[in-house]
Amino acid sequence: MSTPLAHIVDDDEAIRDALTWLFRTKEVASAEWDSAEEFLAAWQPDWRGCIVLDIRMREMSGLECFDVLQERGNTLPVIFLTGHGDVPMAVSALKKGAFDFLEKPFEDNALVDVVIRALANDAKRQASQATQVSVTNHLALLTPREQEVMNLVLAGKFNKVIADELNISMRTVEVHRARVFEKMGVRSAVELAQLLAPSRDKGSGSSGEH
Amino acid sequence: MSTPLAHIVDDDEAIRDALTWLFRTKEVASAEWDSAEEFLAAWQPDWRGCIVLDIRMREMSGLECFDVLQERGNTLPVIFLTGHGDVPMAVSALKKGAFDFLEKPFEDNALVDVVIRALANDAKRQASQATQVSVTNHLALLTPREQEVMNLVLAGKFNKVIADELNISMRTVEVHRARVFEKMGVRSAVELAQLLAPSRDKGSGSSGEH
DNA sequence: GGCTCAATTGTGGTCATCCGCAGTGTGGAA
DNA sequence: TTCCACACTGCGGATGACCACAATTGAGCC
Repeated sequence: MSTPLAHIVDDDEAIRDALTWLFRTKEVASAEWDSAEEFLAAWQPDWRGCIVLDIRMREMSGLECFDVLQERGNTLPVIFLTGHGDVPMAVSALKKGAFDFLEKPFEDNALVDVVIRALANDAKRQASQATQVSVTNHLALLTPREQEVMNLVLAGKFNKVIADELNISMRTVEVHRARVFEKMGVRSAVELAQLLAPSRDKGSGSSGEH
Repeated sequence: MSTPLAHIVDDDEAIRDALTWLFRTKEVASAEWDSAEEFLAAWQPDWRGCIVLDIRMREMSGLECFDVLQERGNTLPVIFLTGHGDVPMAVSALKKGAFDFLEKPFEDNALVDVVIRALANDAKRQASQATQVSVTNHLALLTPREQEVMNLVLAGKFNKVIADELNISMRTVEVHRARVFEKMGVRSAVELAQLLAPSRDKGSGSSGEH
């Protein structure tokens, strides 16, 4: 598990140093990358924190870097910095999920505020996703038959009906049911339903709404 | 129930007419408003569709109008049009929840595409919220005591325990419990938990994440 | 061939839920 | 005052859920 870092991606060393210094004075841990390529090569999906991304860089631009990150399933908030951004660029970036878009020159405090909000945002997202992952792991412990029974239990059916649908005895259903509760760490069907309710999507898996 | 309309809010009659004509050729129903004030005076929370909002107008600006709408709980997607927008303005609008931000001059087709996406977006949001509203309405039918019992049932507690906590008899709990199921249109605690799971927020009620 | 694990089933009993029947008390609306 | 919604209660029975004890079968593994 990595500590949350504000990743500064900029090919201008003077700016990187200034930002690093700025963040350090505000007690925000940061890391420096002098190109999008270098950053992308190092990037890991389990990194925490946020990304401060300059748009104009010598090789790959910040926008291209952002696209690659999104394809790879990045969840870190991305804050764009730009010297001469135009409106369509900013709109496009935000609609694609960027966290913020700042034009130079910006106030130091403004950037720090945004970064701190981004870090908080990521921490919250991370926390809410942790329980989700835990649930998925527990779910993986269930045998196929147990999952089958669990789904029917969650459909609100009686053991008798479940037994009938699966062509097994009621007693067997009871055993599976008990094992499901045990493995999932709950004590009743109600708790199970609440545990699984937020993670039960049957629709499309697309993330953006634009 | 109102039909979905693209509300054009602009004090320039020539532009309104052009947009109305444009939308009509694309079979998008629209309405015209020649000032933010007039639109706000007419606005109703149950309107469906989207809002095409010019930023620079004689009296109240589009941005101010947007703020008022957000305060009133507007859910319609808002598409900003502007002649000379700057990046901070666009970023601020989008972060506050605007659907899109277009600079003039824009392609007719680009605007129509955005409007159509906005209409689809609203329709989807509307549909998913309809069931939510239904649940809330059913919830409102419950007497205070019934809601109390329901919450304890959802906490996975036995009737016996609930009776104890409320200092009433088990039989009374059973009666309330049965009424809850009846009024909510479910047949078991599991169904109730699933029905209410997505709408159970205990945290802050803020809408934006920025 | 033993070993483990998943899946299966039965018996008998305890506890919880659900429900009909029957009744009391209170406060507000007609 | 009469009527009604709400909350409350007891009894007894039917049904469902849960559990300890006990056991069989088949698949995969050392």
